[in-house]
Amino acid sequence: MVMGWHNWGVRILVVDDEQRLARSIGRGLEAEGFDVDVVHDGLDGLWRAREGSYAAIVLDIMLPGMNGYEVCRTLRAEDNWTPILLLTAKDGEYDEAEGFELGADDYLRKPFSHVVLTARLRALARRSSGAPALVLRVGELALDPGTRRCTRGDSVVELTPREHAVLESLMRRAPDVVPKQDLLDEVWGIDFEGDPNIVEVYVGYLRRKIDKPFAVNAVRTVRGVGYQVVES
Amino acid sequence: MVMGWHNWGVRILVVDDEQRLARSIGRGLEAEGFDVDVVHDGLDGLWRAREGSYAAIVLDIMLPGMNGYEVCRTLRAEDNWTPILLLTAKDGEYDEAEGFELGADDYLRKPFSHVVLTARLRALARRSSGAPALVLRVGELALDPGTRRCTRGDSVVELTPREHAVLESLMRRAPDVVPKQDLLDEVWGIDFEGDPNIVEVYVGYLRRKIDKPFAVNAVRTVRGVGYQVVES
DNA sequence: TCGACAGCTGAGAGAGCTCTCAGGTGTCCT
DNA sequence: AGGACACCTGAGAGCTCTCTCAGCTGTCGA
Repeated sequence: MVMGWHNWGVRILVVDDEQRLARSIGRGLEAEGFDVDVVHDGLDGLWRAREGSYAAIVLDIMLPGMNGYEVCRTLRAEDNWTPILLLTAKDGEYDEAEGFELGADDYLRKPFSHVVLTARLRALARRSSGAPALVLRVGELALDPGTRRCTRGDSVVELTPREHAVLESLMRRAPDVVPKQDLLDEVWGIDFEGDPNIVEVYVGYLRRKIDKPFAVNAVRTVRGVGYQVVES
Repeated sequence: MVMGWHNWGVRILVVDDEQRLARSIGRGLEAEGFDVDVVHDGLDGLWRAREGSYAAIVLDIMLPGMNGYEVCRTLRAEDNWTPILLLTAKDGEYDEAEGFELGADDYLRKPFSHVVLTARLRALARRSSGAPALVLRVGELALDPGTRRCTRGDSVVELTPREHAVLESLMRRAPDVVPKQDLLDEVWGIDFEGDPNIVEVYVGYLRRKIDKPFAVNAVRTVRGVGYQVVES
């Protein structure tokens, strides 16, 4: 499925005091093969970061103890250049521009999709570790999350960003069945409030593009659970 | 203007037999600070590539001598993993999916915008050299081509992809004046056939976002020539 | 001062993407 | 067999982005 790639031994620090979100991020990154440490307090985060062996840090702005800006500024002042991905609230209570000046490498506005977070984080972690890009493969299906390119056999399949995110979620876990709720969480974010039917709609779009033109179906429905991508 | 960044000594090989296009690519990459070698024949390209000191290779599919696929496949078979960016014609005479399987790291469909090419190429070259990402700065304006984020002073400015490309072209050459035709070539591609007035339209959009809300203008018109970004 | 031309901008068409909704289809259990 | 429920899908609304066009404004030179 995943070729020439491993994240084992790559450590990520997550600093976020929203328990549910932090757990969700942690679980997702562990599923990616990262070693994840989660702390809920700014000062804890700073101490951990100083230990120094993280490939990247996911840092919320709003934190008890010491806020994300200060953690970021302090680390940079100490000449610690571990890549930092800042999480900012959309209400703009804190100033997004500031993070830019403080030495954050990337930032993400809440609420964000899990797929986007891991994509950005992989890019950051790769930058510091120099590991090669990866291509997801399941049978004759191939998906390159970096260049956002998808092929089935000899055909190139054009995907919209949403379609790509859904397929990526499915392929990362193949051949496992991915529950519908997980897709919703990972692609639309844990606080999506629309019609969950959107998952079915997007699976439908995907099938039109990667199944309809071919003899064998790659996307299977597992009734009452979710979907899976199978070898074809 | 550009901080903590240099591409000097980073060599790029361009293999393309369309003279005009190859020259345009070469000029653009040299303006970026890359050392560029251009050859127009597949076999030449292969020999050059074997010399081995390139950070990345831009490789057209359609070539006299030996086509791009074969060059790519041969290099990989020889265990040469220099990052390759394939250029494919949009008419699909050659199969895009094939490049994927042959070990190309990225590919771009013609006609492409110069800004997109250099962005992808920088990503590839950085991957192999491990250099840090860069942020363009002119006065209080900052633009991160990697994360596509723009700020002026303390404000975050949301840009569409086209707007970003225009601003990036301007900022990369700041404080020089960028001729209107250069913007057209770099952002819309050398074979854009629409109304050149599009440049004025997009500069207008940019000004609405990065000048109107502020006291001092960052984008200046140089009548009869083009535009420039100045310190503000 | 006035004409010519460069540049500016508002209006709007067209395309693509996302999401909602409602009605249809299929499956499973009793 | 029939009902309940999961899933599928076509239609279409709303939005953003891109680009065209036409008319306006400002500038420069004669």
